Amino acid sequence: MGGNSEVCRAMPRPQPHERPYHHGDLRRVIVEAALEILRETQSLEFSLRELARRADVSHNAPYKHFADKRELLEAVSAEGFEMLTKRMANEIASFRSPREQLFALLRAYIDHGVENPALYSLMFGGYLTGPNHGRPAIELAAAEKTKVLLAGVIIAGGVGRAVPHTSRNERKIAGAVLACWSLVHGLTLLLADGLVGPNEKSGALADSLVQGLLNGLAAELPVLPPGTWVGPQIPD
Amino acid sequence: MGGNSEVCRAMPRPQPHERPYHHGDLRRVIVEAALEILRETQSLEFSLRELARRADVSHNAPYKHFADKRELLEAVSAEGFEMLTKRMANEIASFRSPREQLFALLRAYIDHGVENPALYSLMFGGYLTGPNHGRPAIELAAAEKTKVLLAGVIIAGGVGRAVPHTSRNERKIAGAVLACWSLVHGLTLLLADGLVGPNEKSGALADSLVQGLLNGLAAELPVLPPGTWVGPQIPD
DNA sequence: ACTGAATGTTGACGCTGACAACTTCATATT
DNA sequence: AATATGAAGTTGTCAGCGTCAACATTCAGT
Repeated sequence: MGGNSEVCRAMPRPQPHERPYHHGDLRRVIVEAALEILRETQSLEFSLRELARRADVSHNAPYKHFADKRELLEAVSAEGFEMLTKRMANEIASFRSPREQLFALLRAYIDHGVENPALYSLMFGGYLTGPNHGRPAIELAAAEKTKVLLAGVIIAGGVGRAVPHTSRNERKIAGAVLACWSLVHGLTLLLADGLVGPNEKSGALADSLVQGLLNGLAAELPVLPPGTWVGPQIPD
Repeated sequence: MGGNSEVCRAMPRPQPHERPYHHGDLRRVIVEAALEILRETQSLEFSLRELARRADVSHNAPYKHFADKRELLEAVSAEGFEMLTKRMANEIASFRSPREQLFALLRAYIDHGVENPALYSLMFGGYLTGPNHGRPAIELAAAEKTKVLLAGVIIAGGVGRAVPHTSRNERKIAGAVLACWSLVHGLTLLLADGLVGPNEKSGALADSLVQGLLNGLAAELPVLPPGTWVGPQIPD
């Protein structure tokens, strides 16, 4: 499945028998090689040197573009967020009603995770959020775009009808968005991890789950507590 | 926080100045050392050799108990599931009403993840579920216990009232349990990953989210499709 | 034409996971 | 009691890894 050399196709490469000393676009080629390995092996345990080999470059060339391995992985993760955002944006473009858009978007989200479990692990598995380093800037920026798109469609497609988007309702809306996101995120990971299914069709599964959640949000919106309210004193 | 030697306390060790040639309980000591490192560094990138050093043992001793590093990590993950199950069981023992038990259990689940993000990553982050290996047996066994406990309490505490536990309702119930689990799982990961909060109190957050979900489940239960039904043909 | 910054290369270092061969010791059988 | 057996721990070794330092090549601006 897929040859292991000839990765360098970003540059026309005028003379095939001798690569020019400078690669031209090594950074991107390396990130793409990483994505390729992730896709092929579904494992995060590849080496920087292997990437260099795939790019037909010395083992130290990547260090001119990434300070260390973590920074490379951050770039790959960011690329994953870009792919996810693009995919969701594409999906929702095919539908007109906000409701349909919402479901299409959530399905795209889940599919992205199920089809690329290793990449999804990298994005959300907490490899990169060590104790010292919070989420790196490059990743945060990419993740933020994803989040904004997600929130917008959720509000338009499911929550907006029940709760108009006024500033008074901000907490409620934030809670609803968080609930949706958590649900889909958790389901994606359970599916990607093989803890659920894959006997069930994930798309339909997601739809019905989100449907249930939206019903709940409409019935009685969760109120994000200002800090005091704690759960189970609900009439039993 | 915590000395780095004197780990060996499982065996009485008659002469403190000279360890007996055979350690006595090395396997457990190594797993505990791994948990300790995870807690201290919140990173999965520790070495087998470091564990051996902590256990005051040669760098190859662990190989008498684990075939390779992966098998060691599997054992650690399994231990994580045991801890989680124990913690949840403890929590629910403090409450009588199924509803209270449900919320207590979910809070325990979330807290476990938020307090030990690296361990939670190991358990659910897909490190161990490569392409070749599905979830290892030891981990599956431990995870299954967790799942059973979770499902039982969810059914008793939230779903049982709306949907009696008959065989006809099996799909509905499974869907409701999956929805709950996904929601809490996703929320836990978002919190552990720092993508949400921690400005909000996670316990209260979870309660309100689950509350919303349960309302939804009660209002109109999601029907897990037999394979055909696909989402968004809901009246818009 | 020259200089400096990017970019790519070579060589080295310590650490790691893993394997093989050896040592110690507890136990089971004779 | 003597001894064979094998589990548990040790030492030695190996290739591969991430990273650093020093050097080579090319491009861009003067």
